[in-house]
Amino acid sequence: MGRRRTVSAGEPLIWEDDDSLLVANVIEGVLKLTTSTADGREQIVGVAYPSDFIGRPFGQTSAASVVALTDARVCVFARNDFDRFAREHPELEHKLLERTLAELDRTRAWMMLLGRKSAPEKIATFLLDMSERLADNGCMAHIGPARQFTLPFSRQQVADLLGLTIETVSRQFTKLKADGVVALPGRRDVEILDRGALEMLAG
Amino acid sequence: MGRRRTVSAGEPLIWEDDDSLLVANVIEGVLKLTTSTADGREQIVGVAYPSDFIGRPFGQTSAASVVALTDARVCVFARNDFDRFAREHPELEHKLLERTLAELDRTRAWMMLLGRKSAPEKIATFLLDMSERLADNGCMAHIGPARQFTLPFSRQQVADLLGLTIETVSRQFTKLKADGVVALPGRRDVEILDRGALEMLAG
DNA sequence: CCGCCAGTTTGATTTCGGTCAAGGATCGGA
DNA sequence: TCCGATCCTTGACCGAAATCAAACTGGCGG
Repeated sequence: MGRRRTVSAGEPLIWEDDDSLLVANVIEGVLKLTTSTADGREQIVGVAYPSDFIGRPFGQTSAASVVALTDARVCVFARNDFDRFAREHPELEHKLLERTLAELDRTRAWMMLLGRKSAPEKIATFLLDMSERLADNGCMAHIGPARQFTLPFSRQQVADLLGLTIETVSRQFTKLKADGVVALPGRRDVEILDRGALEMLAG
Repeated sequence: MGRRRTVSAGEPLIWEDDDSLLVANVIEGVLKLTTSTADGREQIVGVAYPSDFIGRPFGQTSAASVVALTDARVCVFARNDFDRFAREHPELEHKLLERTLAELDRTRAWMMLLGRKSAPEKIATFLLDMSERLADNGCMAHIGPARQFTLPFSRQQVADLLGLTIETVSRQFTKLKADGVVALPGRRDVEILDRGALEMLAG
């Protein structure tokens, strides 16, 4: 029923305010959900990782664009078919409800960050969040947060996620490196040297 | 199965990080959902109006506190009972799913406001949002957004909703009044004089 | 290997909104 | 009606982050 599809980095899958024609499951890769103002400001309102659900069932339009951050593989369904199928399969709807409730919790925690945290707090919170989300929970029981990882975001995208400018993000990264809290071996690589300090900073 | 209960203005119904022991439906009144930092900063992450659902089914803890903004009547259920009942009634779960998806959409739109909008844009967006939410959709087919209404929020609460300080909120209100965009007949009363101007300002 | 180009860093300056500090209005209760 | 408490407004000033601008870095194609 679902069709597999690859989306390469930077390629859109769903457009904001479009008719919601499809929903999908992420198999591999990372995608961003964004909303934009008329004058081009962008805010990332969600990030979808493998096993995450994307799209807007039971609604006419999708409130956010979905764009791949890395090359990704997804399993796509026509929304109509999915809606019908879901209504006939309470177990599926239950799973979807649980996921949606969890996503709402995460989104609300992010609102706190956007509305009330300072730039250093935002960056620290972001790095700790990434360290957990990108933990290699592959085969075995997961081993806790990752000490080093590769961000699926450019500096501009980090800015769009945190409600900052790219310059402020860059400066905060530089500061953390100078203070020995993190090492930055590559543009997108992060190694956490002092998790305690990060947790302090995150507030 | 559910027990009716009244909550007076300012009284809490659910505490952040508490075990999620109950869920509820709002019958009358308005309540706020908030998260706070250790050092006391507060962000309102949601507002519940009559017919809205509150609480966190299928989860161990609730991510937000719930406090009544006005005197309110709610219908309360023990979370355990509700969870069990819901799983046996797919129609209920479906309704809940639709509501949760809609709430997630609204929350994401608010993230855009928190992360990317200026103080004047935030205030204008807020007033337009209130004008729609508080529209007297009583008996007849609803007549569109309200031209005048009474806010269920104090100035501090507006600040907590928009990620601003009370002083900034006050100054923006004063400016809108001075520019003839709104009239402010009472502390919490708003009359929209120039909706077009507000829509411009909202961006 | 070189040069180009997008992405990033760094610096100088500005500005918006926060902070601190008084006043003023409004409401409820005696 | 007067008092007091709470909420709100206003003003002066400050500072964090935005803006503007310029250099730097590192991949990639030629």
